[in-house]
Amino acid sequence: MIDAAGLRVMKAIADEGSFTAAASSLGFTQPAISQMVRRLEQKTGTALVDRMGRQVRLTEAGEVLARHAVTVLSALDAAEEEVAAIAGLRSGRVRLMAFPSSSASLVPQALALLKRRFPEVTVRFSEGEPPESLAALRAGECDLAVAFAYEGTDVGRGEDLDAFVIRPLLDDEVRLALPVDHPLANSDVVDLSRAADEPWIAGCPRCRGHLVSLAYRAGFAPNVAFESEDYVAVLGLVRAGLGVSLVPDLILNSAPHEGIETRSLSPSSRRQIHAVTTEDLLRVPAVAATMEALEASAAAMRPVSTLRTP
Amino acid sequence: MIDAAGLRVMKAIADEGSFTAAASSLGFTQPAISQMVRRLEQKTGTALVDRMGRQVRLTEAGEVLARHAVTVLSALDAAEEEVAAIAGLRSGRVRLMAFPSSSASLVPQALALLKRRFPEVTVRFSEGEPPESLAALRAGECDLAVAFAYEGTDVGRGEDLDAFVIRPLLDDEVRLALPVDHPLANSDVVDLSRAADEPWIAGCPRCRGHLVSLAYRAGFAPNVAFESEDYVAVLGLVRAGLGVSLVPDLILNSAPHEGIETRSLSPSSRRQIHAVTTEDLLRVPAVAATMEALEASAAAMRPVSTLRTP
DNA sequence: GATGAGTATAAGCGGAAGTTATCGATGTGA
DNA sequence: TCACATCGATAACTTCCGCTTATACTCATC
Repeated sequence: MIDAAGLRVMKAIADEGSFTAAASSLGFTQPAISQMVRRLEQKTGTALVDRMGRQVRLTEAGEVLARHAVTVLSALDAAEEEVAAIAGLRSGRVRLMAFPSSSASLVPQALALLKRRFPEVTVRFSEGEPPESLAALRAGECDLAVAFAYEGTDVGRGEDLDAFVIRPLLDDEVRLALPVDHPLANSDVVDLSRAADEPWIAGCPRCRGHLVSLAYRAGFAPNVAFESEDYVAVLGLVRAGLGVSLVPDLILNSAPHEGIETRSLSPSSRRQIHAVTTEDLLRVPAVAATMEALEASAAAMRPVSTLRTP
Repeated sequence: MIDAAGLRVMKAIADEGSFTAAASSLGFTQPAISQMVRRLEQKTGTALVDRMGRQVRLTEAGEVLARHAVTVLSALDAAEEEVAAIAGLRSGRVRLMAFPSSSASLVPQALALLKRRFPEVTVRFSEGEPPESLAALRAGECDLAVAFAYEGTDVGRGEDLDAFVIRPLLDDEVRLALPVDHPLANSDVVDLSRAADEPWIAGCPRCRGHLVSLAYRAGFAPNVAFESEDYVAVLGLVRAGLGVSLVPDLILNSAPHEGIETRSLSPSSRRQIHAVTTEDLLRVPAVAATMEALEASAAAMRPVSTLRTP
């Protein structure tokens, strides 16, 4: 019923002492104030000002409104300022979810960049493989997901990707990891079928699926001797000579890999790393800034013009 | 910039979980909410809701607004309720100023009546002779004045009475007060000139002025032996035989006057008692109620059809 | 009594904000 | 799997609130 504008007017009258002064202090004309007060008076059902000749004075009810005006207006200001801080990147929180093997290099770099640019933006980071992270995004539990998709597949299987904004970040080569002394290590590019009889070490479920699919196309079914979600463990197993593995190049930039050789595959295989969010969330400045930081970090990491836009 | 309506909408969305539900809870249609949110978003410069498919969720900035909405809206409600209490006579304060000789009878009765009708209305009462009370009214220091004017004069001399609302309350006969054994006490009506040689006891300055003026018209200049603003003292002096006095009838209803006789004057003299306020203040319910209580008490006090409307 | 300062009122206008109608997208249930 | 129900977005229209301009009126002051 009664609104902030009315309170603002009453307060201006109380402060300035006349309708005319109140009007100019609010950037209105005098009749506007006159009408506003009249409207307020008939809404509240009592006189708010006492017009004694040419000087106006607030009545008790008028004083009440002027007094409450301070509370209401300052609460409004506080709300406005808080939102303005979020809009102006002087505040804000981003919930980021990334798959584990990105946490070591791409994400830390991006977050460092973001922190440098917008120190006040806080990021809550959690790890999650693409299916989980997209589900979290859909459920409103995170704002931005870093996910990957093997060449020829989609980021999320069975998800409607139309609802998401998907930005390519990196094009990550999948390489064959071998112990240093492995016989296959003597050629630069290894045909996958030559490793048909090797024991295999698989990564995460999707990575295992990718291996199986590649092997199928190369004409064999891989003998998966071990599997681990942790690429450090995978590389350890390879180093120990317990098998070979398919490892994204990005891993090798961050995990220690002495005692391990990697070779390009033929046919080559790649995975695309994407940042995923929604159209609305991209309009949240902190989310957009994080997205940009991810894109900038990715651009700095990859060799020039390696990225294939899907 | 941002107003209470916007906050109310954000809060409704937060509470109801959808635009449609928020709309019906606020009594609007769904497009109204849709547009409202869009306006808010372009005013604040950030996304406030995340439209994931057909479910909407608030963003951080949206949550901020919904959170502040509680503060702002409850402050607005508080203001409204406080004013409504004043308008509904469940609260309110009246500053009443009355001349001393009315304080004993008319005013107490009126205030008792007011208290009976509206127990929550508080009255701050102070005494003041007409010139002061009108000045206080003009200065905004009181809301309602009980003043008197001797027949043929105005309530305030030199004041512009147009600014005031003046309501007649009582028509008070001015009587001659004598010691019981005074020779003039043997006739019902006393011609003022017969008291020309008496020593006089005068009341307040205006009353003394009235005495002088009446005496002048009766052909003598009164010998004022004593004067006192306190009518109890005046009556005491009369009782002690130190002189005679002109005393309004109203006084005799409230002050003890054993040992004193009063007689009507010829030519008769009266004073009018009025309640004075401003047009605006009369629209303040508590002031109007006090005014009515005064009028009701006055009506109860006077003999039927004694009041002369000026 | 003229002037200046202040408020009230009338008339008019613009735009803000609501409504209806409709579309597109998204789950849901037969 | 297709139809249906639900929800949000959009467009077009309309209404009416609230501001401005213009003017009258009141009241102090010189």
